[in-house]
Amino acid sequence: MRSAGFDREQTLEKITDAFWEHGYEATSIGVLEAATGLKRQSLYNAFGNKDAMFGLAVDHYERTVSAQLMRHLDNDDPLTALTGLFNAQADMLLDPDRPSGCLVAGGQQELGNRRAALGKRMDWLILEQHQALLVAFELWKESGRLWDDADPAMLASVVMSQIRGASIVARTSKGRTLTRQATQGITALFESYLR
Amino acid sequence: MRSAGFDREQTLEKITDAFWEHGYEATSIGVLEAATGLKRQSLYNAFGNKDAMFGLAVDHYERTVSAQLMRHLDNDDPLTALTGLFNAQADMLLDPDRPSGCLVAGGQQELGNRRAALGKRMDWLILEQHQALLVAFELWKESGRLWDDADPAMLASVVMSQIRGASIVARTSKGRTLTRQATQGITALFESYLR
DNA sequence: GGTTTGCTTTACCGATCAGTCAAAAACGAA
DNA sequence: TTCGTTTTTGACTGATCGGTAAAGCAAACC
Repeated sequence: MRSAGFDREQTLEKITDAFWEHGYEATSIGVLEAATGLKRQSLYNAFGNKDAMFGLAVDHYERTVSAQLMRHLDNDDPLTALTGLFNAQADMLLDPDRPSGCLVAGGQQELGNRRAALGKRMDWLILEQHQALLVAFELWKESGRLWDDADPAMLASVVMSQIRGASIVARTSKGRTLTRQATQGITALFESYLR
Repeated sequence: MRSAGFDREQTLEKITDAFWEHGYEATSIGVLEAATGLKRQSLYNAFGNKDAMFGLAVDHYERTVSAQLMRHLDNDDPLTALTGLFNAQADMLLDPDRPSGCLVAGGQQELGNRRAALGKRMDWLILEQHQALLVAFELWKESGRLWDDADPAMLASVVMSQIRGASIVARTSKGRTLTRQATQGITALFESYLR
């Protein structure tokens, strides 16, 4: 036996960042070689083919990024929770040490219509996020923190849509300004709705 | 002289639909040949190279799709205008006769970070939309239809973000349901904000 | 220390990409 | 009909794609 000359988790993070930054198609194996410092065969040995690498990147993203954001929903107060969620996402999107935008939003846009296997995986992740939002709004409604006629499904969908939109806007040239403004805006709207 | 054997505008629409459906990279010249029924040399003769074709597609999209949506902002009443805008976008996104999602949102995500020329063109289109929203909110504020402390820039940004988000959500597996719900949701939020 | 195991390196494969060239075919004008 | 021009057609180029095969080599075990 001979042990691998690299740290798997660390390499996976570099792969994730590469896909995150450039998307699926534009991230060739050559790009991954440059990003990780490994040769192609080492990548194939360790992670399988390109589809598998992307799948592992999505998993890694979900564990390290998405889960962190969704944790804000645990708060009892809906406005605190949502404000925390939106601000945390904006912080993440505008962090200069990370790729811009969102791996899943980009992947969904790029692969949703034509790569069945990869598309399904991201669909599943997105529906999971939506489900978490739905449950949160239902709990808030049960505990009397929402109006009686509030529709949790509707509110969960608008939050979901806003989160996706911010991911796209953040990649625009004026992304930094616009993303912050959008975060303030959606917060203000929910403030008036929940008051 | 010999006249071309195809209708330029009609061909441009097919090119636009192809880029709209599959994105930039995944739309090879071969795909465009199949979509238009023309051979590659005819395409190059008529429209230049692939980048130029994409640029023309974005222009065509802006003329036929984006402009139609933005027309809703002309209404004096902000809630009527925004409800009309969001519903019209949902109708468009869910029209089975059109490609799903949004050409510009997809292009921005795919090309924003790495194709300077094409990215700039879409940046410009997006900023133009943002500017139209900003002007609309400023006019509504001047005519006393918004609160005195309302921030037009903030409101324009959140609408922009919502529109982009809906474009992404519409490409998801549950897109039809979620997009409608998101439209209802953002409408409800603005209702309570403007009331 | 020799052997074996498996990671690493290098070279290569067929397919596909955007873009080009030159011959062939079709049209308009004479 | 004939000529000239432009479109159309099909073959081709060099580059790059994802993926693979077979060496080369370093480490662990006996």
